[in-house]
Amino acid sequence: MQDNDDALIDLLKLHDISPTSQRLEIARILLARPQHLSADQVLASVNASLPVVSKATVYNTLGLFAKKGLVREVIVDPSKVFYDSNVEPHFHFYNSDSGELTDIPNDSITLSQIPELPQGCSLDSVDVIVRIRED
Amino acid sequence: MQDNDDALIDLLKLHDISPTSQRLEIARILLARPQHLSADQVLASVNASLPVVSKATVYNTLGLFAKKGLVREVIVDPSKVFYDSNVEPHFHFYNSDSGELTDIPNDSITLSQIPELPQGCSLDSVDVIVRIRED
DNA sequence: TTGGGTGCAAACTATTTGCATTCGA
DNA sequence: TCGAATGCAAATAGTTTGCACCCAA
Repeated sequence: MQDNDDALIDLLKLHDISPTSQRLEIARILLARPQHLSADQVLASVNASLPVVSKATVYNTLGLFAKKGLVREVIVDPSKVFYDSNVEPHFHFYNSDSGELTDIPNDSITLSQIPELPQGCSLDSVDVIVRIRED
Repeated sequence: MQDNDDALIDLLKLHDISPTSQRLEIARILLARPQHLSADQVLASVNASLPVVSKATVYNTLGLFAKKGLVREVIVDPSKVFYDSNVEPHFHFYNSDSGELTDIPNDSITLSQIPELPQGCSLDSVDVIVRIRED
């Protein structure tokens, strides 16, 4: 576990984030594996056994992680933001019935010909969301 | 103007929406031309000269229009939903600095190879959002 | 008349913010 | 010690909801 924490601490530092214990807790949950969690879910997971991080800190920390490029915000539902621990370029399925967000295999979709951007603008990111629903 | 109203009324009926005066007002604003408006903006436009539609009715009506396929919801910003009067398939630029949502010319971007959907699911829509920011 | 549509205000919920306290280098 | 980080609660804002009223078929 200590090894894992050391790796996480290095990762945070690498992203210019000072590794406090709350941030480590959140990173431990969210970065454990590729996944999509809402702030609510992170809050619940982190405090599952005993309360260690407040709601405000979860929101602030997730916002910080996103700004620093450690995670990626995925906006598919007006009612909540998802945080994706996979920052590699990839696209998503969103099942609006179940609220489930899943990755689209990278080789099964292709976006070609990124269009010319409007004057005075630079590219931030390209989001592709394939919305699906239960039959 | 009457001609235009008649056309709008027919359009509403065609979408299985009973054409009340408030719905007509909202349709007149939103469907005037291809555009992207938030509920707030619609509310402000509709009541620009004198108050004719309540906030709740604007939200309910936009939701109804979207459900009936008369307009399309565009979810790009966690803080508000945009309603697009153009329901033809097309993609968007979103300038997160200015909050401006614009169309991507249809011929300047290509999405190929729609991926296989998960079991028991059907396609709803494909959203492509190219996020940009001011230099 | 009668049920859908509307208006109003209150409720709701995700998120943000102000500020006092606490922690760690 | 001293500034950064945190916690708490209140504030915010978009959206939804409950309910009484009203209108058109």
